[in-house]
Amino acid sequence: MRRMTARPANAHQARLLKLLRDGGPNSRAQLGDQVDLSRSKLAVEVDRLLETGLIVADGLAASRGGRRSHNIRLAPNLRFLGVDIGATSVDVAVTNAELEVLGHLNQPMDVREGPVAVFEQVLSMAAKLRASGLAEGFDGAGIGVPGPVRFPEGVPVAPPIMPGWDGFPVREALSQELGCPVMVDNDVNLMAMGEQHAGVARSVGDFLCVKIGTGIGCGIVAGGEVHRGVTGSAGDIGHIQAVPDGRPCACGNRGCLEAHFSGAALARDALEAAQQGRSVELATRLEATGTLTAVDVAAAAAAGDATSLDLIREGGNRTGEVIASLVSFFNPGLVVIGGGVTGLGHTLLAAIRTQVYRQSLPLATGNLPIVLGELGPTAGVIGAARLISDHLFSPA
Amino acid sequence: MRRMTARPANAHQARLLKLLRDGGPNSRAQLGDQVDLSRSKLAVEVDRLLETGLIVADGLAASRGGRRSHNIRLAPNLRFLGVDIGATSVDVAVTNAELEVLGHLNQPMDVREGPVAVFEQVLSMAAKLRASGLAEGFDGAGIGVPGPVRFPEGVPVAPPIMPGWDGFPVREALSQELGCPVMVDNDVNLMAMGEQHAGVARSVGDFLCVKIGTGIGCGIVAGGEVHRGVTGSAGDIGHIQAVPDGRPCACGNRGCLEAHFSGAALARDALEAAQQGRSVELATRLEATGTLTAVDVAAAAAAGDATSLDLIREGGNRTGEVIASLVSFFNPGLVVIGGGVTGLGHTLLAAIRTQVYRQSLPLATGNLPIVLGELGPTAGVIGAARLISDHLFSPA
DNA sequence: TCGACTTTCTCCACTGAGAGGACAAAGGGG
DNA sequence: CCCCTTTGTCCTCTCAGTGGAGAAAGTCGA
Repeated sequence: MRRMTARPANAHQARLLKLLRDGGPNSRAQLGDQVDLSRSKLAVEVDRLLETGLIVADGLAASRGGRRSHNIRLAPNLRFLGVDIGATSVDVAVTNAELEVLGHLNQPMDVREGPVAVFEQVLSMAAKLRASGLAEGFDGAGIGVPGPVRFPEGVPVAPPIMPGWDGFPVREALSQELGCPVMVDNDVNLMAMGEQHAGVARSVGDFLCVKIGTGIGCGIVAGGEVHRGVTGSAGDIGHIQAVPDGRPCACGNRGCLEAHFSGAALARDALEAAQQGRSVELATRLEATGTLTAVDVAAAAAAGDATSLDLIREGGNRTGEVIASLVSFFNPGLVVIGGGVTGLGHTLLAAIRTQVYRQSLPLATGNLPIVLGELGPTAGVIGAARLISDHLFSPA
Repeated sequence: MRRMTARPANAHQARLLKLLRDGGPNSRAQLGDQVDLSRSKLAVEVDRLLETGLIVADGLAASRGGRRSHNIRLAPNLRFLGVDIGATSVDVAVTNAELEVLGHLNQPMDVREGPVAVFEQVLSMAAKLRASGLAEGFDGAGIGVPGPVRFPEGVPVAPPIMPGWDGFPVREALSQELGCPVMVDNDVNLMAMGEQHAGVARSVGDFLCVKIGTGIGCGIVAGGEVHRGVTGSAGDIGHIQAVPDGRPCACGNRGCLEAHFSGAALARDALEAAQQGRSVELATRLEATGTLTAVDVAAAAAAGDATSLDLIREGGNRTGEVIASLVSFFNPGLVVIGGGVTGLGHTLLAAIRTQVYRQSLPLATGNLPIVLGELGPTAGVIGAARLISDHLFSPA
């Protein structure tokens, strides 16, 4: 079937669409309160949007003591696809135009298998969501990949953990396959946009969003806009030196943050501790499953295992030191911690907070909340949907 | 006398004023090529600006084979005052509307004497410039101070090296004294704006400007705009930890970058080296003047003194390590090194470059120039003039 | 020296965005 | 049942902005 073909014709219409997306259904009068347009002009633009089918009028709103108002909302059949490709798993979700998640699938996956295999999987997951009746088709899709992206073209560049993706025309290829507009961005940026749209960072203009998963990265939002840097690698903090002459890192240097703390590093350290007999708890888990992951460390820590707690605290300290530098440099209004390791919870958060509050200047930390992300695994897919909706809800 | 009372009435006029500021005199036709307005509309706006006196038509331009064009330029009697307050000296300059420096004074000063004493000196310097016939009055002034500023109000906040300035209403007070609009910002931000306007950073949208003087700070330009952070302390990198458990710093922590490299730290280390007999060159200079500064170290290094060269290299390495982190994080298109220690020249630059190119990811450094500022001590005052002109050349 | 051509600038009529007021529609409350 | 409030519609007026015609002022070649 044919999907959303229209785009807002001007900035007013774009503004109205975004208000309806972020604020839900509204009457004309309520919209008028927010846009600083005369009622007549507003009526004209709303009528035009109604003609395009991007919005619909459905029923009367409750009266507040006067003429009853007609409710205006975004077309209820609009559907966005949000895809969050991680290193070891992929999230695919369908949202409506208000970016509410209607259906969400998660599957294990190995990003190193390359774009063709991964997108085959993504497309089959999208088909499954469609088959379940959640969507007749998609009006747009946002894709997050775990590496730098040349944003305007939607192409990954020199991604360290995903060889084979370098230069692959993700945007073009998926747009073809899905038959709808596609935007591509770094997964960390999408997480930041997700938390900004529907999570802890609502109404914060300058914040950092640190995602600790298999690797470690940082979404940067300045003045409400994502900062991507000149080559799309901004926020790539995994290879900042955290420990002088520290552990060797895959990048060739020593002491990189990622080599000392990340999902992968934590698993490696846990394995070492188990094999050296420093933790009965971890050794038991290793025997049971044959392998250890960050989840095992989290569980062991929750069970009171001192070695696991030490590992988390140690990693949190290293991460906190780096974040302290970034806080001094960037002076954000909020720091969000997210990603797979948020399961490590408050032990991790406490260690990070300690370092930041100790090392950064009081002026920068005085009013600085450091919190866990609110959306968990949906942050990425909501951010992806937000990315494409921002694009589609802008004048063509 | 009455000065510039008019402001542009709309965005078109603001655009035209900035074009004339940055591109110099232009004919109507040349302006038309740059603004995407119809000739008629352009003529209307130019006429209105002529009426306000903000621009003047002076004479005919050289013919290019057709009707001769009238040259349009910003009013030649417009004058901006640029003030750059450092820790130990102050720069005051007069510029015309094109931000060309017409006169420039530099005097030693101690910022710790407090705002009242400092501004007395600044005002007398401004009066001297006026008396020399360079200006009949000032249409606006930009002020740079060596510490964080609450930008909208133009008030320093919690400045570590300038007690007594905290909360002093710089903008309001100076506006009163000078009788013209005033804008206040951190000195490092102004240096960045200066290099952006007339120096190495022309036409670069995302760059960092590291100023190493008595202290050390970093101007951040993202998307062409200065990023100041939520409390105005963005770029305050002097207290990022450069050396774990390193030298004690005035801020209470250990190992801060500023404690290991800055004008003050360099002077301290040089004194130590001289007293311990590690450098004959420095000891001689110490005896001659009774004190050592960064300038002495620069001179000794230029004369081949190994100890001085080591000090510079060591400091450059520490600074480079920190900058490497910031480059990974921010992914700028250019890094500018400026401030008092640029006299240390290529020894310093080489050390910084080595660290950055070694530690940051190839994608971030691949096309990254790291250069010395081009404007030296005028960067700050040009940036200050640019700050106020940006303000005055915007719709009221 | 005289057209032919180019460039720059001005004038004028036309379009469309947007504001603001009058008014109609639809409710609540005394 | 009348008066007030709220919401939505309609109509007119203003002004920003476009585009074309043409005047003004030059260059260049014959």
